[in-house]
Amino acid sequence: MQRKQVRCEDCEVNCLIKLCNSEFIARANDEKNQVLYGRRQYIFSEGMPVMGMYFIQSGKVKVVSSNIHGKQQVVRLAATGHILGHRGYGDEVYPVGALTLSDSRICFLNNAFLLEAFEANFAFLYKLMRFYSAELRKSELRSQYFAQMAVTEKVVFSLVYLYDTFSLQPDPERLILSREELASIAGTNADQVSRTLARLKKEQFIATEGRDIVIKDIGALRTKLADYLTGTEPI
Amino acid sequence: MQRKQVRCEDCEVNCLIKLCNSEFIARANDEKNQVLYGRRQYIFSEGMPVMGMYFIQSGKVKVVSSNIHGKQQVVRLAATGHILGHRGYGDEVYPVGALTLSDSRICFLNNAFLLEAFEANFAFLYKLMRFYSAELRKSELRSQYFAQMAVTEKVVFSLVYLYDTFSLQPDPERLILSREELASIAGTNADQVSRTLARLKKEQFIATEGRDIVIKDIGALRTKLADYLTGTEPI
DNA sequence: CGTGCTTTTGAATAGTATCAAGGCCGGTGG
DNA sequence: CCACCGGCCTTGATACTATTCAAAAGCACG
Repeated sequence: MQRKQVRCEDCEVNCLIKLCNSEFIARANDEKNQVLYGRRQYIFSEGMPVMGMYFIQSGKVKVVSSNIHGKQQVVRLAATGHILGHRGYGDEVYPVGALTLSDSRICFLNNAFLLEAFEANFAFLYKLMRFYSAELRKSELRSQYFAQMAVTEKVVFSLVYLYDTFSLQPDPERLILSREELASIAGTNADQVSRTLARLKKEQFIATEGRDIVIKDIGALRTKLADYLTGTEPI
Repeated sequence: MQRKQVRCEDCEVNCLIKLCNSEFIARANDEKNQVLYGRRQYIFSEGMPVMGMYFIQSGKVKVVSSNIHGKQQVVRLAATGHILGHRGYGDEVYPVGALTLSDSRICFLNNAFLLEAFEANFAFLYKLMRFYSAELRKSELRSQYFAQMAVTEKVVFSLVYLYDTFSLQPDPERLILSREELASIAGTNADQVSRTLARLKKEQFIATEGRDIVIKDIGALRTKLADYLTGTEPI
């Protein structure tokens, strides 16, 4: 445990907690556990008991689950202002793990506090319910689309998803995931990702610097997806 | 509008509304609009303004969206006790449509009433939030799996999904969807569904009677999916 | 400047979509 | 009750796409 470095009162992030009344914001500040993580560190792991929720103050995070064949799948990406571990809220243990992709500052609030906050702050709970409702609808539509996309479209979709999720981070157009990780987002294998990237590079939509991918023309990538996109408002 | 036939006080369905206090259950009974639909009738359509939520008192319903190529996609199936149109709650208009697969009794509650009920009944709103949270997690995991499944697995998955969703309905093992509709759930085309069904029939897992599909060995189908299954608790 | 890893690329293979033709089913009208 | 018609279902052939495997090249780290 370490000294708190950003007080809720001073925090500039569009955080869900700010929907609570001032009493609860003050309590959140006292009761939260704020931790600074380095790159590639676990925030929580699959199978760990669920103790509360995580709020990303800054940084990039990936949520993963190991699939049938033991391979690690990227379920979701998250960044500043998003919440984390909430999908397990109400479960015994986390069905997924979360680890940082860059230095990140993460605030934790335990279940007991959250339950009190929900009960006392209608706006907070109502917003969370509506957030889930919207995310669920998007997730369902997206998975329908995904099942019908060809590999190229799925890879392009993943690139746009990455770009959008990290658009408020420094260097949003530079992607730092491995081909394997990209493949697990796109639902294919590293070979196909590599082939697709080569084609996109030839078309000048992206460039590579070392192993990093640099997005050169996000508009053109979006055009390739056309009507598939329904937009995402991640929290 | 028609005469109310099932009063909330007498209703046996495990309905979310029952998490409200007795005052609100009584009000729900007064304010709800209960309609009996025949087979293949629209409850609401894509683009219609969202006025509230629907609760299925009895019957089978499919939720659809027209995709890129104008083809109708099945997004979700629902039956007795499930809620409907809630994924659009907070939206301007429905992003999907819903229509009955069998005679169905549907209760409607408008947004104004729901908002009051949320505010006055913590348990109701809290349960709804947790329901969405759980569904979202499942949806995300499922879409990851789906992206990696072969056609056969996807069709089997769809059959099991249908069976589970309608397990409490009369004749749950008799499926009444067309090959086209099955294909849209499985994310493939009618030809492939037909091939897969032929193979499953040869293996004695299913049978066909006319155009209906009859599930003969749900256990064997589940086994084929093995670890893909995460369970569904639809509401 | 190796060593071990990731990435890239080619070739073979397997799987899937598409197209087309024929059969089956269910509804309609004689 | 039967014949007919239109739509749905089935199934084969074909073309295309994706996966797998293997080998070589590239990158990062000591």
